[in-house]
Amino acid sequence: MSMDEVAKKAGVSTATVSRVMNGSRSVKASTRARVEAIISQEGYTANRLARNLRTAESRLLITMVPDFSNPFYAEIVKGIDAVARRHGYHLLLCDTGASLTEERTYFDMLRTHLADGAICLDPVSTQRELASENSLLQWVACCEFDPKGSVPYVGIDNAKAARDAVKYLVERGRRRIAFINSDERFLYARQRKVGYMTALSEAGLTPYDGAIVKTDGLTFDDGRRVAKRLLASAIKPDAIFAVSDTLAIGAMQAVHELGLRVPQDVAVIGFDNIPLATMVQPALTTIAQPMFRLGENAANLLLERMRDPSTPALGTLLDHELVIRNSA
Amino acid sequence: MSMDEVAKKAGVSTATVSRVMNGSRSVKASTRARVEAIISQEGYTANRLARNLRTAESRLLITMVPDFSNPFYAEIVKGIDAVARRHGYHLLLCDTGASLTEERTYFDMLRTHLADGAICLDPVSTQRELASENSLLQWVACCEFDPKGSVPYVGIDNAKAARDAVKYLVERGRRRIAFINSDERFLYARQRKVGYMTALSEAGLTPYDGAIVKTDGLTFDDGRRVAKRLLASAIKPDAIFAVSDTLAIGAMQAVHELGLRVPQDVAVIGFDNIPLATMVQPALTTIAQPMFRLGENAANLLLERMRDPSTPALGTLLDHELVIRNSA
DNA sequence: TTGAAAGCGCTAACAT
DNA sequence: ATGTTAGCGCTTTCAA
Repeated sequence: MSMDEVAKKAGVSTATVSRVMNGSRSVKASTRARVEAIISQEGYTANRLARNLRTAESRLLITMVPDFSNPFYAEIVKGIDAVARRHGYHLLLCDTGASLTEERTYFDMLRTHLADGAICLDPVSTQRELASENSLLQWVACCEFDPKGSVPYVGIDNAKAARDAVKYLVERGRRRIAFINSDERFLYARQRKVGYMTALSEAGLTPYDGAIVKTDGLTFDDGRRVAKRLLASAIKPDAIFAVSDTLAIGAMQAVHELGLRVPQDVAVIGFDNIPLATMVQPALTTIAQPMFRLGENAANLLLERMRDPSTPALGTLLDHELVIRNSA
Repeated sequence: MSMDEVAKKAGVSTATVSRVMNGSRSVKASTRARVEAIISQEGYTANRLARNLRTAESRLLITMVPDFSNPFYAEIVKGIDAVARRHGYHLLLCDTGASLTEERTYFDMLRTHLADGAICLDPVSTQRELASENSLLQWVACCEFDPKGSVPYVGIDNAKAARDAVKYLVERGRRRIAFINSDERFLYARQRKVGYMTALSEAGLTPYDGAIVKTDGLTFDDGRRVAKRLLASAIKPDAIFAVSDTLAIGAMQAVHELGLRVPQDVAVIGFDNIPLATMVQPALTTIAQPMFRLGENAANLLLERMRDPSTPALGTLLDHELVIRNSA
C-alpha cells in the first residue's frame, strides 16, 4: 500500500499524509486524526526506499569489522550501535576479513547512498589505500588509524600501553621477555612493538635472541603454537607479552602443556581485557581498552561530521589501564 | 554524478547507460566501449537507492541476533554472510537484545522495503508474537524456531542432543547430575531440559533436590555464580550439564575455586563447542552444533523462498555431535 | 541497437 | 491548513 492510497482513503492529498507521517505542525487536528486512523487501520508504513531517494539519506551506518568472531570487536560494535540507535540510525555490519576488495564494496555503498557514513575498524594499511579514493565520503576510523592521515579517528595510545605492560614485567624482575605480535599491517601491532622495545631499552635491556615472534591470526591456537616454539628454543623466556588476550590465553595453555607454571616459571600479559580474561586459570593480567566507549566516541565523531562536515578531522586517544590479576 | 550526466558525456540516452551497467546484450560493442570508458573515467557508480526503488528490491538481508558478544552467534552469522555474499546480498546485522520492540523495528525495515528478507535468531517466544503480524514478510528462523509454526526454520534437535550428553554422564557412573539452564523463553532451553529429564528417567533416575538451576544470562560469570550455589547446597552434584559452553566454563571455574577437581570430583559438559572449549583446563566436553552450516542453510532457505514464495515452509534439523574431551 | 517517456513512492517548494 | 506539482535517479516498456 502506498501513500497515494492512504491519501485517497482519507480524502486528502499525499502531501498531507506526508506531513502527518513526519509530524509537521501545520495539519489541522481533525485531519491528522482522520489520516492517522487510516494509517493504523491499514498498517501502513512508508516506503523508505522512496523516502531515502527523495531525502538523499538512508539513516544507515556501515561498520567494517575485520573479523567479528573476535570478541574484542563485539563490545566496540555495541558502543557504536548504542549511539547510532539514539540518533535514529541503524547499523550495517560487515565482516571484511580485512580484505581490500571487500572494503571497496562497502565504500561503494556509501558512494551509492545506500548508507550515510561508515566506521572502519580494518587495518590501517588497507585504510591508507582507501583514504585517497574515498576522501569525499563520510567515514571515521576506530582503533586502527593513520595518525598522520586526514581521516578522523578514535583509539588508544598503543605504544604507551605496551610500554606499561612490559615495564611492569621488568619491575617484577623479569628479564627474558618474549613478545608475541600479530599481523603488522595493523597499526596496533606496530605501535605495541615500539612500546615493548621502549620499555626494554628504558630498563637497559634488549630483546633476547628469538624473543619476538609473529602470528598470522589471533586465535587461541595461534597463541599456543608460537608460544610452544618460544618455549622450545635455546633461550627460554621468563615472561611473555602478547598483543591480544586470545593469543595470551593460548600461550598460557602452551606453558601448562609443557608442565610449567604461570606465573612462577613464565609470567603472561595480554591485551584487551576480554570477558574471558577473568575466567582462565590463572586470571589474566592485561591492558584494558575502553571498548564500549571507543565505539561510542567513534559513532559520535562520525555523526558530528555528518551534521557539519566542516568539523575538524581530529583524532582522539582514550585512556588504557593495566589490570593486574594473577598471570603476571 | 548521475546516469544522466554519464549519458550526456557518452552521447547516448540513459537507457543505454542502464543497459551497459546491467550487462544487457543488446548494445553495440562500440557503444558499450564508449560508455564504459566514461563510467570508469568518471568513477561513476549507480545510485542504489534509485535502482532499489525502481526494482523494488534492496539486496539487503537482515539478521537479528539476540546478543552478538556471544561467540556462538559469530559462526552462524559467518555462514549466513557467506551465502548472502555469494548471491549478491549484504547483511544488515542487528543486536536486538532479544527485545520485542527492537525486533519490530527490524521487521518494519522489511515492510518498508529497506531489506528483502530476514533471518531471526531471537527467542521463539518473541518469534511467536511476531509470526502473525509478519506473516506476509519473507523471513526464516535459525536455531530458535516454533516447530508447529508456519515460519521455515533450520536448527538442531536440542532434546536429543541434551539427552546424549546426560546419557554419557550416566554411563560414566554419574548419578547426581545438576543442570544449569538459561532463559526459558528460548526454545533450546526448554528442549534441552526435556532431553535432560529423558536421559535421567531412561536410567531410572530423577533429578536430585535442587539439581536444576536457571540463569538470566549466558556469561561466564552467570555460570560461575549458579555453580557456586549448586556446590554449596546440601546435596552436591557429581556432574554438571550446562546449556552453553560459556556457562559450563564458568561452572568449571567455580569448581576449581572451591578446591575441587574436574572431572574427578565434578564432571562438566557444555553445549555449542565454541573455539574456547579446547583452551580451558581441562578441555571441555560438549555438544557441537554445525554453526556455520546452520547459518548457510538458513540463508539458502530464505533465498529460495524469496525466489519462489510457494516453496513449502519446511523445517530442517541438522546433526549434532558429542565431542568428548577431558572435563567429563 | 537505440531513444523517449512513464513511473517506482515519496518530499518539499510553491500556490492557494 | 491543504493541494498541486516537480522531481530524486534509476529501469523498462514501447516505438522506431
